[in-house]
Amino acid sequence: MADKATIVEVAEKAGTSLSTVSRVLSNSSYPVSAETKKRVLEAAEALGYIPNNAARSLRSKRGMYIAVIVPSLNNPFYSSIISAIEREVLSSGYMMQLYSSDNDPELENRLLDLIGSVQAAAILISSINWDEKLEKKVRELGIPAVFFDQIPNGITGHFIGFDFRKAGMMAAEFLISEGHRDIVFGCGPFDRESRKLYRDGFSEVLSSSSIDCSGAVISVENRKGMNEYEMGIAIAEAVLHREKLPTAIAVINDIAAFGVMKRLEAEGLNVPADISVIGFDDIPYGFMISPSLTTIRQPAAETGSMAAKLAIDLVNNPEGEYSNEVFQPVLIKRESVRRLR
Amino acid sequence: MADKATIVEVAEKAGTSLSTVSRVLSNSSYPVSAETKKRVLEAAEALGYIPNNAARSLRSKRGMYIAVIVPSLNNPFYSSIISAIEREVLSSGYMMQLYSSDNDPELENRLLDLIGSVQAAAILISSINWDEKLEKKVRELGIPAVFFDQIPNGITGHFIGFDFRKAGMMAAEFLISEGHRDIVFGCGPFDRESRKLYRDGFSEVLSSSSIDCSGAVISVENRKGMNEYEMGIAIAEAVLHREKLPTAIAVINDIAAFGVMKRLEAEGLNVPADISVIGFDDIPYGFMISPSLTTIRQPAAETGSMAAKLAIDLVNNPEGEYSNEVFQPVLIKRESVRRLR
DNA sequence: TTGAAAGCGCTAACAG
DNA sequence: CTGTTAGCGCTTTCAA
Repeated sequence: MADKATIVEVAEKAGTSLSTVSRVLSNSSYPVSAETKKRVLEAAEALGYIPNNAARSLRSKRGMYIAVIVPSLNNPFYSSIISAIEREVLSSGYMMQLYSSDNDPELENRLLDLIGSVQAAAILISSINWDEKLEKKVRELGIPAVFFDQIPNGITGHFIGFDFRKAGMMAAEFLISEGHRDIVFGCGPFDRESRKLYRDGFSEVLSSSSIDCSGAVISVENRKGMNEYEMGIAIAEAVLHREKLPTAIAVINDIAAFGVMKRLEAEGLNVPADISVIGFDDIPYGFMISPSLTTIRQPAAETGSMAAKLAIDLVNNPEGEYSNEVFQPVLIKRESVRRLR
Repeated sequence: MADKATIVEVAEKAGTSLSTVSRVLSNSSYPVSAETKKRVLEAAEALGYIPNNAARSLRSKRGMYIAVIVPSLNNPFYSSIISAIEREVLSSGYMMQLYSSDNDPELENRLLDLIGSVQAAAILISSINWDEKLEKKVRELGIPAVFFDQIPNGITGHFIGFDFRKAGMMAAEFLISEGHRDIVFGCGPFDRESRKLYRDGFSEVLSSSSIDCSGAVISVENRKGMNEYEMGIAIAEAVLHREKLPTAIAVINDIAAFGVMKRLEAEGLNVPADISVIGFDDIPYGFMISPSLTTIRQPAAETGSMAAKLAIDLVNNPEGEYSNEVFQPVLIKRESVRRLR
């Protein structure tokens, strides 16, 4: 086919000037007579005109991309977030660029450079490695940033967060209300604020219920390349090594909870008859497995769309106070926790 | 901070010309003396220079984006593919733009326009709606396209596919070899080539084993907004309505298989003691559930990286024959299928 | 309401 | 090996 049509050809065909065409085609608020507008639109249609986004961005110094960085693309929790972000981004006329960081600070740094080079309109990021260095980097990029999911301690910036502490409290309270006294919280390394907060909430409730906290927190180390499921296996094994089994385990996320259940079962233990398990996140697979997983819901879709909305607001209105929203946990009762006695 | 540095400033600081700077910074193969190169690199570093991708693309008429369209972002099968694509794309210096189509032809059409406007270097697409109209559209975009996963019938183009027919045969053969004679294939509407192929392979094996095929294929209709899991529920219900239960069900995908198992179980049936289930795809959750899911593996990660590699090759070498690769199914034996007698 | 003209930052001839 | 120059396609003053 012939070379792609540009506004020059559209202008010729419509019998008007470049500027007018640009004003029509870029939906500028600039006044153009209805009749001219119609001619331009028709000409564009007839030529199969497609705007050149690079030229637009270059000239207007305003990219149409929203960049998103998540730790993993394979975690359904992030899939839900990404899906919600995509919907929001697209409906606002932007496009989504997606990156996964594996929580690797060096990769995050490189990705930020990459994102800077495309003059993204905004950046959405979930990172556990946030520090002054990365913060400075983002600031230098001059691109509005919104943090979500993981909220680094002492962060100054826009963020869409979650009350992790409350989630930990809720898990502990529920287990206690179901008659459990010998409870364990199983987790990976406390290398991120969210886990510390959950643990603190969990421990606090145990303490204030006069339950012995010693040994109530199990933190398995993150062996190279270990995924969430394997982390769950490791947690279960740590639990199995104790002289006396707890009656319930709260696990840091649903996938790890799957690992815990699988490993327990391999040991001949029945969930929830012999031991109860409560997860965290509420991924869709939680109700597909048997027994279905009792868990604490963290609203992924809501987080994603809220973060995207905020980011898009920021594009048009970069000044102003830092805004933030903190979602509250919701207890999802299913089958993996049993009422004692 | 000051405005972002451009190559003009870098050139000044390095005491050389624009072109030289460009040649160094764009990794051109053009010869530049080692010493000059070093000066340029240092100047760029010192100024925190970040290339402007829009200007690059505009001038070189060559975008650095690889656009990807998948039906859904929430299906772990596609998550695996996307993850593999991202890795490949990034390591080749490109960036990934991700879109989900929900298999909606109109949306696909709009997305293609969007992708055309960014002069993407290549486009990767999984679509069940491929026809002359969309084919023409992609061709007009002038962007190399690679199809993956779903292979529309009679497609002419590059594609990374899968032997769905063989998968259906493999499922049937395995079930038969385990002593099953009363077998059902549960599926959604036959609105895509892949499902028809699986069914044909499945039926063929049944026929040639002199097994009664009548009623061996159950196709539930796709009620508005129904997801894979719900489709599985519907399949199970259709099976339960029969006067006599089959001894095994082959399901069109793993998530639907989860739905089938859940619904069967709700009826007091035990998998695999009372009835066997074999899935298709091999998503990671298959081995996390109980009983773990016997399934036919479709290599998601391999498909993704192969498709991405092909696309990137195409960018540098757009001419030449249409290339295609067809992956073979692999049987993954786990616990959900029982040997009869 | 319309048009002419000036570049956005960069790469790719072309000339030295 | 290095530098000069001409735009890529578009938006945006500025002037009419």
